[in-house]
Amino acid sequence: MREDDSDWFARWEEELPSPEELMPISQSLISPDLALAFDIRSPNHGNGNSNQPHHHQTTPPTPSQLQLPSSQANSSAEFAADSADLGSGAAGDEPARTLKRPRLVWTPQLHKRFVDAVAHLGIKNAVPKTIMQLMSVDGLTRENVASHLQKYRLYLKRMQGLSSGGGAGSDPATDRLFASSPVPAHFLHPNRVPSSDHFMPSFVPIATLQQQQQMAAAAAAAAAAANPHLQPPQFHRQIAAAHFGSPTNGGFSSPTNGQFGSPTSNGFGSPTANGKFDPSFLAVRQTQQQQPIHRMSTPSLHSPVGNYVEDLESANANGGRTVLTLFPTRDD
DNA sequence: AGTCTAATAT
DNA sequence: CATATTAGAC
Repeated sequence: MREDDSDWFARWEEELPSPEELMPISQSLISPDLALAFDIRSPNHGNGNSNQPHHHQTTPPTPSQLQLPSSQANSSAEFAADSADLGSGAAGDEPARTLKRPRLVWTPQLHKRFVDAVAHLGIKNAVPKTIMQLMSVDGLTRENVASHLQKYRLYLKRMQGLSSGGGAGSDPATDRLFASSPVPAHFLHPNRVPSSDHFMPSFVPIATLQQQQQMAAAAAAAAAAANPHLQPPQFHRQIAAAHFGSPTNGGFSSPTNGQFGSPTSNGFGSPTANGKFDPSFLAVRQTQQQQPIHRMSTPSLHSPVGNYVEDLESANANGGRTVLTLFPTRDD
């Protein structure tokens, strides 16, 4: 009896893994990208007993022991993601799916697109998801739109109150963005319904928003943005397209449209009437260089042509916070 | 179950 | 302050 006990104990003790062996295992419990996302540093930093098997060449690296090739040097490898598949969520095994995307900057152009989308959909259908689809801006997420829509509604409300009550002037920098694109009349008058959908602007299916920040690209883009007058707008496009478009092309082969046909099945609030808008103009996300087929929006409003080149640039706002922006070629 | 919106956090 | 994120309603 007792002998048996000591026996198993001896064996148990003998088979206990050494600390060095434990380390890699416990590390593997936390996937590298997860650790990255949580800003967890390797425990081997600053300890003399480094678990890193420097010269353990006796055994070939087993899959469980695979250590990242210096996953992050230490400084600027936060986003190693060069593949921008965020929205899709497919075709990307890179340890970059958990990373937080850079902050989106709503440029006048992007906002214009937003407004147009809302205008086309009508207030009723103008919900984040639909808007997002209509805008068909690559990399734009539903919450981006939702957040912006929230602010925009606030703005509209304020505008209504202002126009009717005759209040004081308000032009904080906040409103500049919204003021930059014309607010469709019916936005301010919920009563009136834009019975005529036909006067809607046509969309340019350019999807050029991307979500990664390559320093080189940013630098180049920034340089281009710095002197827009020197370079034709298309120049920007080329930069972005060349840098962002190509490498990640495999992600968007399947368009995400075509859900508008079914009136009731989609969960839109009103089962009575639906499908007012033409799916035909629904822009499909693609990252290809489309030739200049831009028509512009609003019918009789001024058409400040020339600024529809939407491009993306990542810049550092403050303290190394990286933001994603489509650069404005000009005010609208 | 998935989406929208209001509120709150960064 | 402009967005992001969360929480709760729908």
